[in-house]
Amino acid sequence: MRQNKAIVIKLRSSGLRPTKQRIRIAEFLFNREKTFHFTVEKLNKTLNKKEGSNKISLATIYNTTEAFKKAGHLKKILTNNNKSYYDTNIKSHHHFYDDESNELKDISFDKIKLTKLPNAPKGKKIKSCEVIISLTKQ
Amino acid sequence: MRQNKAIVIKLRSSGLRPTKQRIRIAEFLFNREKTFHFTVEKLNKTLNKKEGSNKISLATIYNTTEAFKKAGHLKKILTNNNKSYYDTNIKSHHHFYDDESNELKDISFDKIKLTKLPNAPKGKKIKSCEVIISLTKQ
DNA sequence: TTTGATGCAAATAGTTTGCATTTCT
DNA sequence: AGAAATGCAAACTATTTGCATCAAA
Repeated sequence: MRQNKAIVIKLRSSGLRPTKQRIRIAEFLFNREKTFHFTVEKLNKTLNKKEGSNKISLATIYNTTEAFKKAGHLKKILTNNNKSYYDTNIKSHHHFYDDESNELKDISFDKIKLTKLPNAPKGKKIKSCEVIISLTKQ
Repeated sequence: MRQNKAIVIKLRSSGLRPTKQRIRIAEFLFNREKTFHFTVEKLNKTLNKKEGSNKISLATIYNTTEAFKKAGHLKKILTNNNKSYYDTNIKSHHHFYDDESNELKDISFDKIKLTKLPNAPKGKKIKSCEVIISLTKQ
């Protein structure tokens, strides 16, 4: 098992045992230039399509993505179509959402300016603030 | 069958036949002071808990909420928990979202000010723009 | 050697579909 | 009568769970 040092450290430092499966998933998700969006279904297909490699069970993929989310390595994306979308971009940013194709596209933080925000309801505090711009065809 | 004139007109003018079921659902959703949020599950339970009244089938409730949404009488709410949330408030507005309890709360439009927006990708135009403020406990 | 993770299959939750029946116009 | 809506059950999709096995510490 080839081990990616940085990935192992990333896992370990967030309290996640660096198992074979987690390492493979983390390498796939995080060792790349650009961040991206995915569904669990899609991730499962992609990871398990190569015949040679040992399959990672779907349950493990679900568990792992949730674990990564809890550890702050992934963000869950808000949608209205009853699937779990995750984002490897954990920095605060915004989205275009195409209602027809269900496609999401990042909007970088500085492309939108919010100059007025409400106070959080009492007992609560603001964790994050996300803008979703829905699109239709012109 | 008692018929609410305004509801019948509302349905008819949006191309929806005012059937018994649609009228009952529409009365329940729209004849009230304040707008509110609901899931189809919840709506089904509420409408069908009274023993006396004839049950409306779950499929019809799904069909009807989707029809109302297409007609512009409901908005689908963005979440990350794989259920369909609808909002009877169709005016442009924003939400607090409590990740722990999955609760949504309206933020009126004027409580948030957006002073900079990106251009829509080409071929698309902006349909709506929604801010979601996620909350955690303090 | 103990604790936590994985894998599988079965279970569940939410939603959609097909089709016969009923209701509106 | 004709078109559209309803109801039911079965199908489907996404996700979760239980439990035996396995791997990491």
